[in-house]
Amino acid sequence: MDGLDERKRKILNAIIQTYLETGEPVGSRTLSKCEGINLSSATIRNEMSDLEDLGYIVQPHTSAGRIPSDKGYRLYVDSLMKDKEEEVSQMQELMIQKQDRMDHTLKKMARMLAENTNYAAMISSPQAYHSRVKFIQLSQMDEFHVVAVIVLEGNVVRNRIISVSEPLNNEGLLKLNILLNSQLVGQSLGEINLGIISQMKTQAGIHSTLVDEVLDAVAQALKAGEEVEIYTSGATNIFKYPELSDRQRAQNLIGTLEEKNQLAELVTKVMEDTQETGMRVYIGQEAPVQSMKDCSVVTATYDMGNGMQGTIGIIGPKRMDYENVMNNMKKLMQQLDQVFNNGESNRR
Amino acid sequence: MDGLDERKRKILNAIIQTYLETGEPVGSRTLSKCEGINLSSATIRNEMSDLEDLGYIVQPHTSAGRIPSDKGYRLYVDSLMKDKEEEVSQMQELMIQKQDRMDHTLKKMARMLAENTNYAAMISSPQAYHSRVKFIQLSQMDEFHVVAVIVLEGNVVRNRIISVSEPLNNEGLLKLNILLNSQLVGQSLGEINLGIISQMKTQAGIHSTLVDEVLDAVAQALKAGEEVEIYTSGATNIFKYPELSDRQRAQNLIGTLEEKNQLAELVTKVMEDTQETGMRVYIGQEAPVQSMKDCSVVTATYDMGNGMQGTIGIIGPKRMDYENVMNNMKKLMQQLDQVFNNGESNRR
DNA sequence: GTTAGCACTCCTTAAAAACGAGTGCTAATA
DNA sequence: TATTAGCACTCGTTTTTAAGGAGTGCTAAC
Repeated sequence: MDGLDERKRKILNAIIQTYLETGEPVGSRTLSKCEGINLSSATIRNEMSDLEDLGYIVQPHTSAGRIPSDKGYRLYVDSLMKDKEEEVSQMQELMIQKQDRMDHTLKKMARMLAENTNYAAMISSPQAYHSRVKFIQLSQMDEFHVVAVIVLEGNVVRNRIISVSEPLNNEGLLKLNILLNSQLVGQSLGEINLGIISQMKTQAGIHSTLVDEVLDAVAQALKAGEEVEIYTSGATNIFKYPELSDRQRAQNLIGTLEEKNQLAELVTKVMEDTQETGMRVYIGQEAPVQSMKDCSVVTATYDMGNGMQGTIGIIGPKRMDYENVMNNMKKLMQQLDQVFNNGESNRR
Repeated sequence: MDGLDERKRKILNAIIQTYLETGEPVGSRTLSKCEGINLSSATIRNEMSDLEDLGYIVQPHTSAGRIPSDKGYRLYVDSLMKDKEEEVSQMQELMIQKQDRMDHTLKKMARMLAENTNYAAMISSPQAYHSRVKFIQLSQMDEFHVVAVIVLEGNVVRNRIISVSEPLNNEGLLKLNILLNSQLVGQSLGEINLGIISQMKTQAGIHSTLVDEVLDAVAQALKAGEEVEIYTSGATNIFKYPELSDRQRAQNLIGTLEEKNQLAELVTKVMEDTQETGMRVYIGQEAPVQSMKDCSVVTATYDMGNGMQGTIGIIGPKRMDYENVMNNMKKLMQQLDQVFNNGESNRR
């Protein structure tokens, strides 16, 4: 299947495992002392030489041990790694306290993930693009201001203050409310477009600038707030891995984690890459963001069941403890389901 | 006034200025070549020796030049520094685009500040504690959910979905709305307490659990959302200053900047320290946060004029370009005034 | 009071040496 | 034919040593 016999596999596996632990290039003698491998260092040297030719491992310099190449890690993640079912305790309890402010929950999740894994964690707020409108209400605040409140599936609330150029009477307000609700409730944000809006303008009858103002503002409120919000935690964990924490790299990485815009791109790409709810591992060059070329990124897409989905990511060294990370993620997604799929959740 | 004659002042000033630029301990010979100082290195050595005795400068080790002590910086900031009026361009333009989402504005401001100064910047969202209620509206969303919208001065909007155990009829809703508005409009958040709430419960007449539920939820919504939101930018700028960027220090500092909770403390302390709208400089040990003991922190409190105030901060090395920083801040505060004090601003 | 001169300290940098981990190859062995 | 022991060689890392230099404090002369 990939040109490797049983023994090569075993050795490659041992190399990667050892490297994950130590972060040092691993040599033949070390391997010969591994349990499960009863070969002399010389034999192993030969095999390693082969593995290097095949591109699974590389030598940082002559007379150093070998470290896994991106291709090596890839094989490891895809087939060598066996998924231990393990307890990811703790999370449960923390998540159980019903959070009614989503940003808190997300922030907390990121922190937990970072603490559990010792890598940097990020989590994006769910995008409401596919979410449907549940309820809309305009109310007169004072003579020249109307406040629009829009509730989406999942009890996400959007609001906007609309300045109007002339006072709106009670009747007009009522009419607009009815119109908005009858037309928009049940539609997903993605489906609401300028067409629908202008159609509504026509239906409103009296084609006044007033109505236009209000409808435009509502449309805008629906479209706005679509930016991803991203929470990160544990950025400083990367200092724990010497291969990432030289000045240059650390600066880049932490920079991307702090200024969230690149992460937003990452999220978008991941969403595209991931067919359904599932995990994905980007190793080294595969990473969709330049500054992570020396890292591995593990991502998962979560779905809140009401059309809102977001992304979780772990950023760490290539020699990341993939098993643990993926277990943590799996567990987290389960918790997420539980927390959000019952009880109110008020967006931020 | 502080035991320094004119010449000592001049020398101290020169030492600090030079050190700000170079980051290297400065020696007597270097100073003797400074313009404005026409003394031999030997004389200067004597003066420096005096300055060291007085505690304004210190020697990192024998046979190194001198660097300013915290006390030295303090004198510099308080009296030696003359404030050049300088153009802090660019900001203006960026700020002018009317932002209707405050978090964006704040984030952008932080970034601008970080870019302009080359230090780390933070900015806290305004606290509405002193802000008054302008308008409250409850609306029936569906049989078992009511949504409460509260507008505060400065057009900050809060909302909350309230689950009710039994349907609320139209009349009841109207009554509650009138009650809420008549009782709470004009009050500042700080003034609204349990007393007022229970008084309202009595006034509501029919003392039903339903009314209690709703009023409690409203009260909660008013109190909630009081947490500071803090935006940071340019954390990685600290890598530009060797004295801050050894592994240990960098990790600590960036950690505090990422996990915002310590910054929140900082903000609180600053608010207490600062009498009115103004700037404050914390040098080294003076800093209210442990991880900043090797830094200087310049803060300013801004006031949006409607009872909402927040804090801006710059975190950098002790040899920070105080003049530039303080100028930037001053300018920024002016911009802030302009942006927020006309035009709608919708909280996040 | 100011300055030149000199000895001394101690950090920094460079160069040299010692070290050691690991390889590749060869020849012996099962 | 596959495995292993042995050895020479490479190359990065660490340690040692030496050289260099910046800066001070002190003394004595101006």
